[in-house]
Amino acid sequence: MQAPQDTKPRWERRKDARPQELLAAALEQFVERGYAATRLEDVARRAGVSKGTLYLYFTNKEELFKAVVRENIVQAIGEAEQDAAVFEGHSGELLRTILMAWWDEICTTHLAGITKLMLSEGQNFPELAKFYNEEVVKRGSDLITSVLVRGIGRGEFRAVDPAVMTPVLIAPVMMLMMWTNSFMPACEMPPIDPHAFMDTFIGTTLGGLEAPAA
Amino acid sequence: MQAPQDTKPRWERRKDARPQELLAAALEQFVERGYAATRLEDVARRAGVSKGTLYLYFTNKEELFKAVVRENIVQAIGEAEQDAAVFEGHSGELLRTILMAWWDEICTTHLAGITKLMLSEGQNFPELAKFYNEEVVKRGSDLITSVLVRGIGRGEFRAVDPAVMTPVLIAPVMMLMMWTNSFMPACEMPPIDPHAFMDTFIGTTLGGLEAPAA
Amino acid sequence: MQAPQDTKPRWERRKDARPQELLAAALEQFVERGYAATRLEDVARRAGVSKGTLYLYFTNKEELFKAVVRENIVQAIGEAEQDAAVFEGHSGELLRTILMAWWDEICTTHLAGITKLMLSEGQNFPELAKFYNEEVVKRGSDLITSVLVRGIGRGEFRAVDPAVMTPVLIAPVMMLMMWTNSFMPACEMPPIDPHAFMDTFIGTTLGGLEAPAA
Amino acid sequence: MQAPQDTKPRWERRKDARPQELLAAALEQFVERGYAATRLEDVARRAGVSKGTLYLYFTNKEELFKAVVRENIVQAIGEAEQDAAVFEGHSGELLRTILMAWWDEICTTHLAGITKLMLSEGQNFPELAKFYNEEVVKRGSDLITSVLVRGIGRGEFRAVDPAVMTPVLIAPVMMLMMWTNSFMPACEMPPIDPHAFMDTFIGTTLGGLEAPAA
DNA sequence: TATGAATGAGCTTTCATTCAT
DNA sequence: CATGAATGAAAGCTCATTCAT
Repeated sequence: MQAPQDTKPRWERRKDARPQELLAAALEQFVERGYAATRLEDVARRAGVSKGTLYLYFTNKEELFKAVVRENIVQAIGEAEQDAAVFEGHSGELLRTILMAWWDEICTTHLAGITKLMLSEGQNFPELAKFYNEEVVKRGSDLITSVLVRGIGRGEFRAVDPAVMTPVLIAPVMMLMMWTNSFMPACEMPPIDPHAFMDTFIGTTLGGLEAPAA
Repeated sequence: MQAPQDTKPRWERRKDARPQELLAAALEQFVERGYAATRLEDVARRAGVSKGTLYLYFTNKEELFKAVVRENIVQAIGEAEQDAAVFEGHSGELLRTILMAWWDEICTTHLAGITKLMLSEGQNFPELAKFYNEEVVKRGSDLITSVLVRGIGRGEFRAVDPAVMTPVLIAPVMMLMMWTNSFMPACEMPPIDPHAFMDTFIGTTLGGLEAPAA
Repeated sequence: MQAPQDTKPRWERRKDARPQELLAAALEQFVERGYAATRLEDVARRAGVSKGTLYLYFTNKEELFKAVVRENIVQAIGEAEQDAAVFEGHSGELLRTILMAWWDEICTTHLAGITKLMLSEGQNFPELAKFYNEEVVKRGSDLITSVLVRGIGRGEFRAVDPAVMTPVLIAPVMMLMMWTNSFMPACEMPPIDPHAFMDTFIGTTLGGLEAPAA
Repeated sequence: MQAPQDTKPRWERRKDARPQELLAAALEQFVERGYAATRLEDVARRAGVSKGTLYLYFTNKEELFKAVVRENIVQAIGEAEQDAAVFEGHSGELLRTILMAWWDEICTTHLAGITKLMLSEGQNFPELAKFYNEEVVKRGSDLITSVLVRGIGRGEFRAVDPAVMTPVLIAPVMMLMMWTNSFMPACEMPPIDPHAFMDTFIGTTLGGLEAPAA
């Protein structure tokens, strides 16, 4: 019994794969050079296609960038939302899972560079900033908030104000992202052990959150 | 009783002030838009002069940027170096003074934006990165290191390795700078009280540094 | 009976011809206006393309100029070098051939204007002057010198000093080039019959060069 | 017996001398760099004045150039015209005198560079070319022609056509001017001994011109 | 008169975007 | 689908010219 899941001829599979290759090339280039400094010609060369081909798949530079974000970060948030929706255990465990997944899937990959990029250049591209806020920042925050509400509702967390608590949970991870992705050449940043950092951070925070045993 | 100290004609006073006005305008524009995205025409308009006028005072965009850094950050470091050289008290007090001055003079002003800018765009402008590292990062680090060495030599600090300790002292301030200066419009960053942060940070660190009372 | 030798689509043929068209337009413009006064926009318009198109084929103005020189003068010198290398007859005949080819291929065409241009503006563009001296002046002189050496070695020429004789051979042709190409509008230069001039010059010089019949 | 002709106070004399200093500086700069490439700022610096001062004396760059030509070349032609008008000897002697003065006063000085400049850049500045042709080329030619007419009328020259003979007399001197003033850096032009050249040229030409002794 | 700061048109060069093939 | 030649708006920089002092 072979694996029949991909019955398309090879060239059609390639056709389907093309956008992914373009997005991967774009991601790398955006992260390396920033949004404004990224030339579409470089993205194209990196993907091994011509400049014009990019425009077959993406309306313009801005849409290309949005697609990169959607295909990666937004999708990851979507999965986290799914996971959270069906999760049945303790809210603390859910929170730990979400934060760790965030770290593993975003922060340790090129995608962290996108966050840095939005922080750096967001002001110059309001349309992108708006998009990023709505699709990433807001959805991510809402997810965290919803877990807090769930935990409080189930008596697993103390009755903190979720609107205040959410940024407290987000901030350290963002800092860690910046830290591991922002460096000038030769600018010796002190090394941070990300795993230790995340462990400590999550442990401490959850400890502070948990409702006292009745 | 008039104040006759400025006997120059109004026109000449303006001429002397011109470079400062240009630098101020440039600083604001660079911080708002970043290095690459700053158009010299906008700097000029902001200063109320024409594009060509900028070139009377600065050779090119790069030199304009360097001048902004020199006139502000480098100068502040120089003053800190002076202060440190003549300081006679406890090294812990000196360290607190330097870090607090750093905060007050750089982090709370537009100048923090320059640091953010170098972190964001440094890779795209190697010449600027080199300049910044030499004139700011290295000199700043050396200053901190020298205070550590002084403290250890005088028995005021434990015998830590200054090369390791220096980035530990620098990192949190830089993070705070990024934090307070990096925001996308409408991106609700969790609020941080900078004074509380600095107090806590300095207090904790100095506590850990100080040599145990004999 | 069709002519199938060019099977490329019209569009591709155009692409291949493009650089030549640009070089031709550039040559005319450079000769008409000089190097500094030539605006790339005019070159482009003359070639029927836009400004940006030039940059698809040539890195910048300087390289465009070098390409014009290479494609025309340097190439002609190369051919003369080839001819000289395989020539088997009397050195006087070779010299006559080279000088006449110089006249026919350079002096009677727009290319003479390039020489005038280098004489006029060379001092203002040291990089171009260096290039021209190495690729044209030196190679051309060396070619003449080598023929002299050949002739002396074969006993066909008297034992003159080739280093002295070479400029004596070059000078009159350059003068003639200047003469026929340097005119202000309405500045009535006395007419010179170039063929008579070249004939007389070559005849006289060869007469003076030839070794006395043993 | 003192020389009372200059009774002005020193500063007023300076005031009168100012235009001459400016013209001298302009001449040097024009000759060194060409017309288009000459920046008025450099002329001013060379004369030790400010850029604005130039505009007190000359309407614009073009008028400055014209003034340089007028003050030097045109004036020399005027003097030659004067001399010719009162000359009483043999026309051949007059011709020799004029040509030699041309050489001594123009060709051996910076002024020869002006001729080269007009030949090189004249096409780009039609207004200047027109001026130069009317004030220099035409007047100079007319002077030579008038001497020929005089000589023929007095039976001292053969009955040549003056319109044909004039350029024959002018051409070699212009060539010599170009030759001694046009050089690319490091471009080894064959040396020409100008005095020998002029002697030979004048001698030969006069020999050919003189009417046979009856 | 003399100054030199200021101007702005004009040039080279870059790059997102289009479109004929 | 894919190409890559072509476009043209925009940005950095220069310099003849003006003008307040």
